Amino acid sequence: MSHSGGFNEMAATNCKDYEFLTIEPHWQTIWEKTKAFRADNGATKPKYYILDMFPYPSGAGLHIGHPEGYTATDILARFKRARGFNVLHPIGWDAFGLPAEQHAVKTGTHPATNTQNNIVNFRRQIKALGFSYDWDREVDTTDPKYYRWTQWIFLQLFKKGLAYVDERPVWWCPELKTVLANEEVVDGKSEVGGFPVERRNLRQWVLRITAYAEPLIDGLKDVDWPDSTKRMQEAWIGRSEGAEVLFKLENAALGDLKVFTTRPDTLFGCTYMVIAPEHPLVDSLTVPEQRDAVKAYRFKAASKSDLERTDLAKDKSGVFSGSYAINPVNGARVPIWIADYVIMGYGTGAIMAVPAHDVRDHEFAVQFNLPIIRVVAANDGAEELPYTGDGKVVNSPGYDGLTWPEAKKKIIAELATRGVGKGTINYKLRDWLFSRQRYWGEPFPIVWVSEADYARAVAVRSDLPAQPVKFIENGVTQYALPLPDAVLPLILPEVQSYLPSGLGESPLANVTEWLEIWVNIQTGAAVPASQPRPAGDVWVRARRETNTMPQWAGSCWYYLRYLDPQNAGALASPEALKYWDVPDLYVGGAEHAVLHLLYARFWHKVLFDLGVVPQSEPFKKLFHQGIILGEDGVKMSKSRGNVVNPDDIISKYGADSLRLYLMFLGPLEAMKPWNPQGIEGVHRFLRKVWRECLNEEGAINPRISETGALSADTEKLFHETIKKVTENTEDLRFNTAISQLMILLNALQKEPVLPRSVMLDVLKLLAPLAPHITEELWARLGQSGSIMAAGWPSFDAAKLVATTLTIVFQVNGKHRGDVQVPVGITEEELVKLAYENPKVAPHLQGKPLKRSIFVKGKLINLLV
RNA sequence: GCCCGGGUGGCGGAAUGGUAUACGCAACAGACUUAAAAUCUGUGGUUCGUAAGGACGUGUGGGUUCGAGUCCCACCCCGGGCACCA
Repeated sequence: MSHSGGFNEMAATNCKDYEFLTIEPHWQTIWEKTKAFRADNGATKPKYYILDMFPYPSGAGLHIGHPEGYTATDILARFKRARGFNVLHPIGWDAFGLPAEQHAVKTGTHPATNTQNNIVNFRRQIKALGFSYDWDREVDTTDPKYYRWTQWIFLQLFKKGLAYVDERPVWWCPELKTVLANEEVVDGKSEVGGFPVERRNLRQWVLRITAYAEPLIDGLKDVDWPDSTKRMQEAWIGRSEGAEVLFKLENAALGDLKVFTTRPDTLFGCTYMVIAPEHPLVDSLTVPEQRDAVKAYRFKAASKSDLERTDLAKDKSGVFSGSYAINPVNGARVPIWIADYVIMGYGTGAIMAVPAHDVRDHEFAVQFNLPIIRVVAANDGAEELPYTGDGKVVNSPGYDGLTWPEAKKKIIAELATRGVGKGTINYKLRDWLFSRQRYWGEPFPIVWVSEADYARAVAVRSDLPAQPVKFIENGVTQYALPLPDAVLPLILPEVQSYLPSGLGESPLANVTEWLEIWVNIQTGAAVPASQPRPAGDVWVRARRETNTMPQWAGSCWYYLRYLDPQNAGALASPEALKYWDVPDLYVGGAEHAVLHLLYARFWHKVLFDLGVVPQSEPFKKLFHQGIILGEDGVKMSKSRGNVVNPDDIISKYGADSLRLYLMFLGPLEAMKPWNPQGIEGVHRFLRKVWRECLNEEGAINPRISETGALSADTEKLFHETIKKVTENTEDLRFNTAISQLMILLNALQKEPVLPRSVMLDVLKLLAPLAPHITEELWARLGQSGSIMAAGWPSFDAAKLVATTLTIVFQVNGKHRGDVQVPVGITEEELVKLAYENPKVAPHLQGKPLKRSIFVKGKLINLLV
């Protein structure tokens, strides 16, 4: 039995009216039964892969923002299918994460239970919208069959030396009893819950994303993304070119002070230096008489939270160390200050200050009365300082007269020759803090062993990193031993309590039987340490890693799993990776412009370098849908009570109306308010479509004819509509596609006879936007099979050419009238017509015609 | 402060440098109806004028152009991102 044969047996409903509550579930069931949206990995048709950002299945259910983006991609998926593509359009669940864990803490039920309930609800809501997902490819990041490969990718990063542990100050939230990433801290408070946070040192897993800073910038050149998003990623990576310069310290025993500067050309203007309060040389550079002042300043700086530090950003503070350094270009004696406007985490934690040409240095110099020397002259001779614009170098013997970029190049070369400096590139990008002290995340497939046991593992394992990852705890060095790929997935164990240990470790630290083990260093097999040690040298004592991975981990590679979701031997087969390639279009919110999209690109590039994936960038083309605001023009939120629930809209107007309205609201990328009355308009439009096809009894509209023809004007409009809807759909400009269809319907309504073929084409044009009603009407007009299999209408270019057109008369650029003329009319004839036109002629009376401008097919402008 | 995006009727918005306000909502008037709903028809920037018609109109002020919502310059306002990164 053929695929479409099965479909033919499926009948339409027998509704007399547009009863969407009957029609929509009816067709959804048929689609589901026939697996109408299955993507075929073996197809010979051209492929099209269209990807949504998969949702976090929250307890609140689908937010109206989800169906906005999802409707857009669904329309495109259906459009591409109609145009003959093998379309991959999948969905899944980004289901690990903090809210489920907090719910578990509150209720004591397993986060998996709550998560599964939420998924059931999300799935129901998404199906009610008629989205054409291939449900055989659904993924769930919390499924061990899925996170097995998340863990596997982590192991590849680990083996490549891209994962390490480090004790570092991290945000600690006493309320949540957990560590938060920088991006989860907003204005000194936790993003979730809004609780205060503080700094604390903890052992953390960190991914070396900085090793990929350069490729992550370079790759942006090759992708079709919104410019603003590219710029945001560039700014986040923050590449800056400059030089490291060594300043000899006056106290030669202390050696050199290394600074990073982007403007080595201004070295002659350096009048003081600044080191960060955390700089290792602070103590040795502080002279005895300054000791108390420096100590006090350091204490103050350390106790400031980042919030205070940025709040006080306007006021510069600092203290003199009492020591001096020697400027390598002119031997000048330069005082060294300590100030918190220099941060330890960037560059070398020390700067040369050039107050004449740096705004912050200038502010500081004015405040502390330090000298200011101009070394770049403004092109326009302006005297004002600080000056950061272009110009020629002055007061710099050997470089005067050069533009500053020239001087920069020359001075870097000179410093390098003398061995006191070199060109360098710095990035703002920090390594990625990759661990959380939480339960509801992927466990790390890592155990900690002693130095001696690790040495034994080195002898029998070939998959260990070149440099061991180790960590000193209570004076003992622990070594991170990866579990072999073969024992994955490492299943998240059951716990008694979902509360964090409260000491910075996750609830996993309380599961002793799981935590403390004998491990086989060769196979990764484990038995609880409470049991006797199995026989053989390969069994060693180990403690499991208790951190779990952040929510980003699962979302970093899900678009690859869709290609081959059941594969038990690889994250996806090489054939699937090659056939589907990367998504042709990725649609999601701009709030992921930096983090998710940067992290996923990083993993993809690592997988590319490992030969796992065949291309170096994961997302060729990216589009951000805008935010839908509440009726009141403010962002929707529960507390404001302006949230729109898709379920309510569907039960009142139907999914087709909701889809159409979401797309008709305005440009997809725009932020726009919800208008409850606006949906009436598109709903009326759908009812009008229904009435043009079927009469009140539900039988075919008697005006529909096999042989009749449209009037010439409507015929032309019909072909224009095909053209416009096709182009607009391709460009994701659905609002104008819909208005064009409305214009066509208004015209068809006035036609005495409706050719059947025209009505069928209209349904085809509308089908991606409103799939249920068009399936129903397609069947009711006597067509067999799904409208989705019926192809896409094409327009007749000859029909677009009018025989007469309207030419506008302008006199001196002002609109004065218009005239219907045949297509081939000449300029002379039009000028003549203008003088005869009762509306135009008065404006031409008594004034000689100086010139006329004729825009073919549009207008003629007469200058008098 | 820096980097983006945007300001068009009562509202959402449309407009390859060429008739500004398409399409939809809301409003008003009319038709159908015992009535209502539904549906259909029509009106609709401001201002002067009985009208025909004129003047002015896309945040503000300049400019380029035969012609500017659209291009250029300056400014104002709104939204987003970054924020002592040397």
